[in-house]
Amino acid sequence: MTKDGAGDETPTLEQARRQVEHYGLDADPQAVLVAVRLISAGARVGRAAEAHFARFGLSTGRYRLLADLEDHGGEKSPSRLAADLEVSRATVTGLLDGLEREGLIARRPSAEDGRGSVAILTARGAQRLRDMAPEHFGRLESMVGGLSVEERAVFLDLLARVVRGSAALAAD
Amino acid sequence: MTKDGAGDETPTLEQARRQVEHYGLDADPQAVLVAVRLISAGARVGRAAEAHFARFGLSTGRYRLLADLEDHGGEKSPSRLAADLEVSRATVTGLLDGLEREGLIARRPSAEDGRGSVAILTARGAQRLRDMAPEHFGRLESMVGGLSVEERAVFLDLLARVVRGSAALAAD
DNA sequence: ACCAAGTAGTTAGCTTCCTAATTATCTTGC
DNA sequence: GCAAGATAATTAGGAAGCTAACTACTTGGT
Repeated sequence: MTKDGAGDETPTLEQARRQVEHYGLDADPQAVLVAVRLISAGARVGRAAEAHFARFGLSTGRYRLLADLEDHGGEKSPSRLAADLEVSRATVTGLLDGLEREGLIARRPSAEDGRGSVAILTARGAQRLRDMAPEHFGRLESMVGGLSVEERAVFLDLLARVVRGSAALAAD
Repeated sequence: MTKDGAGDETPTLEQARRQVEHYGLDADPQAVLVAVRLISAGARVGRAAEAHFARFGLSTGRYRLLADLEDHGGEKSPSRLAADLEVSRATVTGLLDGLEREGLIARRPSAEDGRGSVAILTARGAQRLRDMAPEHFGRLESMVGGLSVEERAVFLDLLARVVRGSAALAAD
């Protein structure tokens, strides 16, 4: 069951082995393969998500912002959004620009801080989330539908650990 | 051992549960969480990889192209590169432009096909790969170093199945 | 042999994200 | 109480990916 069987998986164990050998390194080809596949999978899933959100006139970033806003009561400062979504403040500015243009959020100056502002989910923004919910969650569910409940738990755990490890890629 | 313990995982099970409830849907919050975390993890890993390759003056796409070229004997047509790397031909044109500007690849018209051309790994390109190999593979290894050999095999299997499932996101 | 349709590569224009620099405001330390 | 430094948001500019449209060549049907 754990047999490979795929056939079209982009980087193969063979390629990984060949590369490691080629440079005379003692790295574990399996570990390298996992890392490379993960990077590749990240890009593919990201693109699939982008296409998914595009069906609703949103991007991954815009949807995440909208959903985060609603989950937080409909109001949040751009800085907090940036921190919570783990993107830069400049990116949040861009996402808000697009969402504001479509009337899904509104900006209001902050009452407490003269420098700051607050992003507010509009009725139209909330409606958009409501409209897409059934299909959105349905598709998300079918995305992982091939995994059993236990497998999902395992995957969640492994994924978290690998994401933590990915910090090592960029770190120093 | 499978305990959460993370604390900073971006979307939580609570959030997923709240959202599903909020819309009165019967989706499984755990499945939704897995999907959402995967999308989020994909973006994070992608950015980490981008930062990693930037240390060597490359991007993820450029590195993948260079590595694929070397693995294939140093010569390949842009179309095949696009197919093998799973990006569009236009993207390959852009990657080749950048790599050619830095002298890491060269372009030559195809002998067999008057429309086609061939990308060739230059000595300098091969050298670049050689220079970065020890650190590159070392970092890749440490990225998944938190996983045992068995866990890596499981992860590889689950990852492949979930990537296949991600097609369902965009499909239809 | 020739015209139609397909394919290779590029170009143009879009989006997302980034970093760095700018402007305005807040907060501290003296 | 005011100058110096931090912080909020924006702007400007860059890279990677996409699709669609264009050019040049090849191939296949009649």
